[in-house]
Amino acid sequence: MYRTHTCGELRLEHQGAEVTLAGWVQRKREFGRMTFIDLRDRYGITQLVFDEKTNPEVTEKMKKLGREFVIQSKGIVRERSNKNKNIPTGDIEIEVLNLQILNASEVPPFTIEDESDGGDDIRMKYRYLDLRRAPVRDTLILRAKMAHVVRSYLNGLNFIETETPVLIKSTPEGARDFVVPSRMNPGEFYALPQSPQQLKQLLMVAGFDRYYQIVKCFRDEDLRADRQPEFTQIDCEMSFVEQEDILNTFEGLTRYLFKEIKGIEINEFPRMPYSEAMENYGSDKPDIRFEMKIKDLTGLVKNKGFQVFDDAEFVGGICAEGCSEYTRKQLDALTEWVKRPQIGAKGMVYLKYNTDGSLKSSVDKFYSPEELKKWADLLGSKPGDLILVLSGGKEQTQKALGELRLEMANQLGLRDKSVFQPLWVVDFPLLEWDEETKRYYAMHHPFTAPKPEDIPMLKTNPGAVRANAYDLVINGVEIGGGSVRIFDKGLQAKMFNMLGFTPEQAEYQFGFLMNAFKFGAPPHAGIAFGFDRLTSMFAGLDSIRDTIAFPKNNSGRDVMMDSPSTIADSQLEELCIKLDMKK
RNA sequence: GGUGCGGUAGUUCAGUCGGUUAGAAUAUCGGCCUGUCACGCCGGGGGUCGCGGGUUCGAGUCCCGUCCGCACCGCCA
Repeated sequence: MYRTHTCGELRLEHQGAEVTLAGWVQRKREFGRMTFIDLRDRYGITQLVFDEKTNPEVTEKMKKLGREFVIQSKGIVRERSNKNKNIPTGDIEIEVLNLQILNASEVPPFTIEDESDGGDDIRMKYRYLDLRRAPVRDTLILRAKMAHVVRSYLNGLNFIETETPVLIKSTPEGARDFVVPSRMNPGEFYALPQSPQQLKQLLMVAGFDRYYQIVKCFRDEDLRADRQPEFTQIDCEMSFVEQEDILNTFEGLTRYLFKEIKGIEINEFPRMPYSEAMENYGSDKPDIRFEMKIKDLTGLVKNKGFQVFDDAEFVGGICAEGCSEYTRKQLDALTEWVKRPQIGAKGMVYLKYNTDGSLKSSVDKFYSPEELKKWADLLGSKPGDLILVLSGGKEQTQKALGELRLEMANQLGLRDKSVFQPLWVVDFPLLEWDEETKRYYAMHHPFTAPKPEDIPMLKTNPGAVRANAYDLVINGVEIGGGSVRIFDKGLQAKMFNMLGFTPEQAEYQFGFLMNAFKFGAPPHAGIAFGFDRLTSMFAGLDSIRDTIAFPKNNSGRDVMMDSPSTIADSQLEELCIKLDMKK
């Protein structure tokens, strides 16, 4: 038997017991004839004590110990004379009788402490050491707990957890596919699923009625802090339901998660049409923990001789509460910030509503105090506030104001990570025009049902057709999204046509789905949650990397395994693949 | 594909205007220490300044190229 207890469970009540512990040497503190060792395992840390009463043989072995040695030690639990209030086992220590070195360790390349000295790069290279650290380990434990809660909730609602294949068919729509060559079918390729979308719809045709799966999905696109090439979705689909049923069911799941995991009761989620989100927040994933809504100033500012505003399609502003004392330097920095190519504003106009009630703006030449007061009133400003105004094309300016809004909220500390404000964004447009290819693309995916009342517009004004599609947004992060699906093969064919597929192309790519729809497809709808993002939000992390045991870096590499890597010529030959490396 | 920041000791970083033998903290090694828990004190070892080229009497520092990391834009149905 390697151990009788873990390193996290011994307390004063165990005093006098003879126990055996096993684990890693976290740290050694030597004091001449007395030595303390912190022994660590997954459950905690327990202090071992060696002194002059300890068997000399044991003392000899103890002297060899270094950080991260794996040891087993037998001893007596005793009360500490100096207690450590910072750890749960801090009242006791182990008076060591026996010591076995189970395995030595090289000196680790970074310190295995809660606050490690290691940077991201080296931590990823030695991820198995990084995972020994409590903060990373606890995030993965949180993840496991969340998956458990999700399963028990959905199982309780009669959902069937079903696995779908990972080797499927490539579709050109949407994200780039990861592709796998087939040895038995030379020249042909599988694709890894971007999501099990069509498969779960087929499960509905099969009459499964309620399906879910916590499932890996793959997208061969550039990475971000919150985007990995392989990631996990909580993927769900239901039959004989409408949008309302999906929203209620999964609002229930989300609130249950908050309650079970974080002990937080969340109120009913507001529902916000996409158009309203864009107008008020300049984003389809608004952070509603704070107001600072975008207001349209276009009507107020025209024809006063300020060329920039006169030429602009849209002029909008936000009001940053209590910021009228911003210095010239701070305002210049903000101007530079909005002019970065990522934001893309040409410039920024400010209006200070000073605490004495006076108004000072960067465009005083063109606007009288009375006119500026109208701006302030429209934005609901009061003395002490600062108004920031951007102008240009409507959509682009709204988005820029949306970014500026978040930046100001960051500066003002309005984005408290312990506050959670979920909402549903609904009524997304069905289609999106792409200038480059001069065609419409499905905003969500090609199986999304248009709102019945908007169907006539498919012919006259496709861009204005709204979809029965919805996103779950929490604190400005898109956590989930889904839609009511098309279940009529005629409408589905019309959709494919709209998206520029010939009947032959539609047949080649989605024939199996169209075919299935001939045999009695029930009305159905579904949703998928980004499980990594949800976990990182619950853990209070900005990146999803530490919610994943072995994540990839910015360029999609696993720096620990050093993958991807080249393969043997014989492997290529077997797959009938010739490399053509042009740089 | 693009923008920005970064790459100096095992690690995290500093390094001024281009000028002596490239520093700090931490880790590590040795010594001292019986109540530490970020132990303390004393001492030691440790550098291809990412790589290649250029400018210069002289380059960690300036210029060009390149590779790598991070954040973001594009992209992500």
